[in-house]
Amino acid sequence: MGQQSPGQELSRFKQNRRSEIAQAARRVLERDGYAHLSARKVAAEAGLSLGHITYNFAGMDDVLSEAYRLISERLRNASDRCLQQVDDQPVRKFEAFLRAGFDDEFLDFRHLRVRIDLWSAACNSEKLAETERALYDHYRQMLESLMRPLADNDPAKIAAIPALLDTIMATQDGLWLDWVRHRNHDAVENGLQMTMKLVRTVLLG
Amino acid sequence: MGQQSPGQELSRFKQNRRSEIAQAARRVLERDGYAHLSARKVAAEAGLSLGHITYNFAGMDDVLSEAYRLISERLRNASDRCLQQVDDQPVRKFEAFLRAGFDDEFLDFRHLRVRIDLWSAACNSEKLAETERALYDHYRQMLESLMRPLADNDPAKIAAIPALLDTIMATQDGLWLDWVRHRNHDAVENGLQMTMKLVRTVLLG
DNA sequence: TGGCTTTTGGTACGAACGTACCACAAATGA
DNA sequence: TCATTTGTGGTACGTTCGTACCAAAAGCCA
Repeated sequence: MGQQSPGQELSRFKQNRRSEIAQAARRVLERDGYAHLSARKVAAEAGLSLGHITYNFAGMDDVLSEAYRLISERLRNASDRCLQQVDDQPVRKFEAFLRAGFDDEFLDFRHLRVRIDLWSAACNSEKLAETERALYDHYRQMLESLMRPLADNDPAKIAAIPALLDTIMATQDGLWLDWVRHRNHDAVENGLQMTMKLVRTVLLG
Repeated sequence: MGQQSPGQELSRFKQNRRSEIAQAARRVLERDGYAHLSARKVAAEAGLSLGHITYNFAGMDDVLSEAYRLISERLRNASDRCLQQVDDQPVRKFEAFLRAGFDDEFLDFRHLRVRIDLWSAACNSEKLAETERALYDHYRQMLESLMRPLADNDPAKIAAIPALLDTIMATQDGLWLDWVRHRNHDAVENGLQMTMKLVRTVLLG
């Protein structure tokens, strides 16, 4: 199908196909879960033949890695959008961001299963683990940027931020997991309120 | 290989084989992870032929379910043992139990991977989800039994216990996950200290 | 012992898997 | 136009999977 000028055009063509396939893999992950993903299913979802996967990817590990990288990117973009909302009170902005991760868009079984599957898959692939850590780091940095104004330049409070972040990040993951487990909005609400109470105690107390 | 008196003896024989196979499946889950478990591997681990699995179990789902049930039982027994330690101060007893879940025995990649795999597998099997919820409920009830003396019969504090449990359970799961992610003992320690701070604020403040 | 039921070891089957491979189509540069 | 590269569709191979199936062994009771 034709030569391309070296590098640029070639990679654009290939990149398009790679992206189509990775997007299809993402949809399969969301619809059927990691356990039921297969090369044939991804190809069918993309409307392409099986050959495209071998042609554009080193293997299914490569496809999975790209798909999860793409999912992470989408989640990060969604977080970025939440960050742009304005509020005069920093603590309200912080809480709004915290709660954004638990609105109806994110509190969806199919989306959360993708995350949980990623936790599990990361145990068997250092590459996926790296992707998952990058997602964690990004979200944590956003939380930190919203938390820092709350410390009010008090060195003692600033010093407490890392420990607070360790805890809140853990609680967030746990609340997502718990929602899949119990589908109980009250538990999520309780967790968020307790998280805010902890933040206020440590940083505003 | 012989008749048994109906019911009792039969089930004891069968139960032994079932148990052997389930234990072998547990070892495979701990050594290789859910993704690399197969009927042949379990049979080899048990030192039995493939026929025993079909003879004693309805299918691999059945084996998995029994294996995870067994794992849950072991975890619960370990928790029960921690509960039996004595301390004059209820808050210290509570903290000791909280920390017991993060001592060197539990903070092990292979054991934690089993938990994470279970979270993932539970998304695809209501039976496994039920097993996982039962494990959650048991641990939660133990936490509650240790938390109740801290409320000191204050109705307001007692009313806050469920929300506190929702939060702490989530944080615990999140800290286990985070240890697999970062292998950072400091983060775990920070999470535990913040958890205790929250408990003290709500119940002892 | 003879006649059963239960247990065991092993094989075989059909399905699904990843992916290697190939013939052909399409596009491009000379 | 033609040679070459790149993209495409599809097939086929080798593996592994769960599990059905079966013959032989082993235990038990009459």
